[in-house]
This record gives sequence, C-alpha cells and structure tokens, in this order.
Amino acid sequence: MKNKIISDIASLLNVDKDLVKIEYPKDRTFGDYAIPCFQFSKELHKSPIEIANYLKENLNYESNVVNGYLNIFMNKVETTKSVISTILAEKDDYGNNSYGAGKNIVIEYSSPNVAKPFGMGHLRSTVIGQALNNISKKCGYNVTSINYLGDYGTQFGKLIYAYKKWGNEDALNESPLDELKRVYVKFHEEAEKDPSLDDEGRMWFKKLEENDEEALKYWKYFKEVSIKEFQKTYDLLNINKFDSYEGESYYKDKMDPVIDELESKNLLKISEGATIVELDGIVPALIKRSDGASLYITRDIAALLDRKKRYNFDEILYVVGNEQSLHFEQVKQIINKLGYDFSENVKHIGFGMLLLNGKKMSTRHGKSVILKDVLDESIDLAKKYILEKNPNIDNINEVSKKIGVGAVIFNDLKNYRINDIEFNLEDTLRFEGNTGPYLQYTYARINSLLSNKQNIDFTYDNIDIDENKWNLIWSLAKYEETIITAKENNDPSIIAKYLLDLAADFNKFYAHERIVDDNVNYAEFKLSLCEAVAIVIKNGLGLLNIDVIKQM
RNA sequence: GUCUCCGUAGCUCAGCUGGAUAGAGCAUACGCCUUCUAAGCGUACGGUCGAGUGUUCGAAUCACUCCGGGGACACCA
Repeated sequence: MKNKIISDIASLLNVDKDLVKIEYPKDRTFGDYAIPCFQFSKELHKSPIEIANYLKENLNYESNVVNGYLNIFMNKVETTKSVISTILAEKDDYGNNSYGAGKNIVIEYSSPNVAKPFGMGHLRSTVIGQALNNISKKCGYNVTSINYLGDYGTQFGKLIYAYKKWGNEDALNESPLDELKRVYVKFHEEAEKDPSLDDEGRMWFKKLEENDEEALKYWKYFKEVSIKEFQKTYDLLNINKFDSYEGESYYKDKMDPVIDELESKNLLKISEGATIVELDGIVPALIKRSDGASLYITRDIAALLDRKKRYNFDEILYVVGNEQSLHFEQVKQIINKLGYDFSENVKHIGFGMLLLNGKKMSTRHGKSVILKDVLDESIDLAKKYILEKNPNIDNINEVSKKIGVGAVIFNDLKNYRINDIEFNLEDTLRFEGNTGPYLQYTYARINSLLSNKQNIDFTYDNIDIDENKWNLIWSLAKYEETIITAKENNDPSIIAKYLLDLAADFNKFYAHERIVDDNVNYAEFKLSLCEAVAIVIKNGLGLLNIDVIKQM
C-alpha cells in the first residue's frame, strides 16, 4: 500500500520516487498516512498547499490537506477485513517476510567465559543476540548462531597454575565453577603482592598453546564442566542450542596462516618487541606479543576469515559491548588491508553496560553477579507478586518463571541497545507500565475473553469501526514493517516499543466498551479482533524470546 | 591528551535517514469495577529538547564549537 501511494504520487507529479516521503502523522486523527509536500515546492515552483490540493484532487484516495501535508485515510472496513483475516489465517507466521530471503547471516552472541560463572556481563549479548536471531529468521535469513566461548587466553594459564597450587579436587567435583572462581580470585590477590605469578600464568598458557599434555588435560576438564553449567542458564532463557560452540581455542592452529598472510602483504611491523599492524587514523593493532604469544585480535581475524569461507555470509553480526568498538574497527581495517571486500558486512552490534546503582557490574576480584542467581531471584519475586494478585492461580511455578525471566529480558530489550541500563529488579518486575508483565497481562486478559468466541462467520454490515478500534487495527497492520525496521537497525527495542503501543491500544479499546456484546455478529467481530491482537503479541514477544501466559 | 558514545518532564526513557501544537511509563493529586482479569483505563501537574553558532522553507533530529558524563586507547578479552 505504501509503495503504491508513493508510485502514484511520483507519476502524478512526475518526480523521482525517492523524493516522495510517506510517514505516519504525529496525531493519529490527522490521517493514516501523511505526505509532506514541502520538498516538491522547489522542483515544481508551486506552494506545498497547492501541490497537496492538486494531489487530493487527482488521487483516488480519501484525503485532506492540512499545513502543507496531504493526509490519506484508509478504507477502514476493507483494511480491517484484510488485516484480521490475514492474521487469523497466518497466526505464528504473520509478519514473515522476504527481506533477507536467500541471504546468509552469521550472528555471534552470548560468548561466556569458560571456567567462570555465567555472569550478568553476558546477559545483554545473550538476549540481544537471541532476539536478532529470531528477527532475522522471521525476515527469511538463513541464520547461523555462534557461541564464541571464551575458552582460550592467558587466564587459562593463570587458572591452571592457580588450580595446581591452591585447588581442591573434592570442591571441584562438588561445585566446579565455584572452586575455579575461588582459585582464580586467589590468584589475583596473590599476584598483587607477587607480580612474578603473572609470569607463571603466562608460562602455563604458552604450554597450552604448545599442546602440553598436562595443561591440555586441565583445560579440557575446565571447559567440559563449564558448558554443562551454562546450559542451566540457557534453559531458563529458552535458548536451546547454538549452531556452533567453536570458541577461541578452535582457532589455535589457524592463526599462523593469517600471520603469514599479513606478512606476505607487508602489513606487519615490529614495535617495542611486539608485532603490529599499523592502521589509518586509529591506534595500531597488536598481532603478537613480544613473547610471541597470540592475542585476541589475531584469533578474531582468523575466525572471521574462516567463517566467511565456511558460511559464505552476506552479513555477520557481533553482539559485543560498546567498549569493544575500537577492536572491531581494527578488525575491519585489517580485513580491508588484506584485500577482502566484505568489511562493510561485518557489523559490531554494540550495547551499553548494565549498571548496578550507577556502577558497572564487575567481574574482577570475585564481585561478579551471576546471571542464574538474578533470574532465580526474579522468579521468586514474580511469584510473590503474582500470589498477591491471584492466590488461587494454577501452575504458579511455570507462570512465575515465565514472568520473572520475561521481565528481565524485556527490561534489557525495551531501550535502544547502545544506552547503558540501570539494573533494578524491583523496577524490572513492576507490574504496571512499560514492562514485560504488562504485555503478558494483556495477553492473558485477551485469552480469557476468547473463551466466548464461537468461531462462526461474521459480516461487516453495521459494524462501527470507531477511533479506538481503528487505532488498534492500524497498529496490527504495521507489524511486518516494524520487524523489517528492527532488522535494518539490528535493534530489538523497535519491536518491544511496538508491542507496548499495541498493548496500550488494546487496553484502551477494552476499557471503553464491552467486547462480549449482545449482538452475536458484533461480538464475533470484536473477539476476532482480540484474537488477532493476541496472535501478534505472542508472535512479537516470541521474537524477543519471551513466553506468553494464558492465565495469570 | 586522542577517538568514540551519551546529555529530552522530578526519575527511567521514546522521538533522531530534518517536517504539523515535543510523547510514554514511574512518582504526585483526583476519578472509573452490581457486567468480559483494576497487573487496567482516564484527568491534572510537569519541558530554555546541556549551551551556542551555522545549514534549511522548516532543527530535539544535520554540521561545527563549547560544557557535562561514560567508554576505549600496546603486549587482557
């Protein structure tokens, strides 16, 4: 429809299609679409009002002219028929589109560190990445999800040394991650007093790189127990599996060819004993330490080239915190300098930090906040609130899990991802206002209405589509383009905001008239509208990886 | 110091590929359940869009400068 209006106007005015802008009026009573006519003035040498009036006279749409805008009104009955019948027919498939059809997209996200607790620091990457995964699939992309586990690096040298020195096997068997965390924290405390420990750690990492048997044995064990532990958190978040769990270690033997390639293209320089690549406008990238050991960026380049070969992606998303933006700039420049042409399809999907009382949630010195603990706490709090509202509820454990976890996810996704967010469990779980529970409540309310639906054919004769209903229907009609906008911006918050608006439209409609009407035909129409809303809320929350609840 | 992100109502934030009187939620005050879940709906209160200059028919939105805050910046990832 949008495209048809644009081409109609472009051909009528004989201007380029790109010059025609179509937007939604600020005030919904102005119209359904608005075409500002100011930009045509220059080219056509007429006033915007004249042009708008000319369009009104010559286009076959119901419209009016205000302040240089042409406001277009849709045929309410026809649009309503089409929207409701489409949604009820397509259900979970409503909003599926071909924006990314035939394209491969690789998304790297979550990426917790082996041998460390799955901390809050990885929450944002996990939920944003999973949402982008769902959204991309909805847009027709062939998605490959990668959990780039932090299973390699100097910290493993430190950890092996620390475990050998202070570790306790019984404790390790009982609660592996706690014991590993304990010795790791111990290492940092001791290293502050005795810096030579850092050298020991580096030495053990070097052994690991050289496939030393003892080092490898510890490393494998640490990884194994960690992955088992992580899955408990993923289960809570409804994340089944990733297409790949190849972590940094996978690229252990794939870095030398990259270094050779850099060498052969004369990009390497030695500076202060380290091997670097000089870049344009930004600081040089350190490829090898002065002791010859590899660094993060070297692996990332190896991984990127490897993934390009294996997945032949059209686009690759790295869902990693804002603080790494320089790193990804370096990676892209190096790829360019190596002569590859896909660096513009490498996208760093940055996000702000989670703050606790205005401060960063830290992982150093054992102060990390464990994600699973927070989710469990959220579930408990949700349970308490739900029982206050509805003491006789069925399936309290399942409901509080869905609300508690959903609230945490929604809180993370509702704002533009670049911004920092203050994490406050009380606010996150508020059952009023712009929250996950508000959406789940709206869904449950509709669900209870739907028991009155008879699933009979109804007609649109004598059906009054007033302002509240029309706003709701028009919102439903915008779902698909909202998904595409979310993908274009790689920003799940666009969906979250849409759902809040949709729920507000529904609740307004619900508050102002009775749905189960004495007139059976009218009731059936309204219940069909309600069902359509429920389908879209479920569908949209699904994209955010949040479950709905039938009763709460 | 350099680069970068951010600065909108008391608080948390939308709006930012320029467009019509700057919008929500929370908080505060009041109102709406003998009928579908009041976890809802409504009314009121609340803004020099950090400051300034410029570009434009038009700037919260773009450019530049300044102020304030966060982050990154060589052997961590």
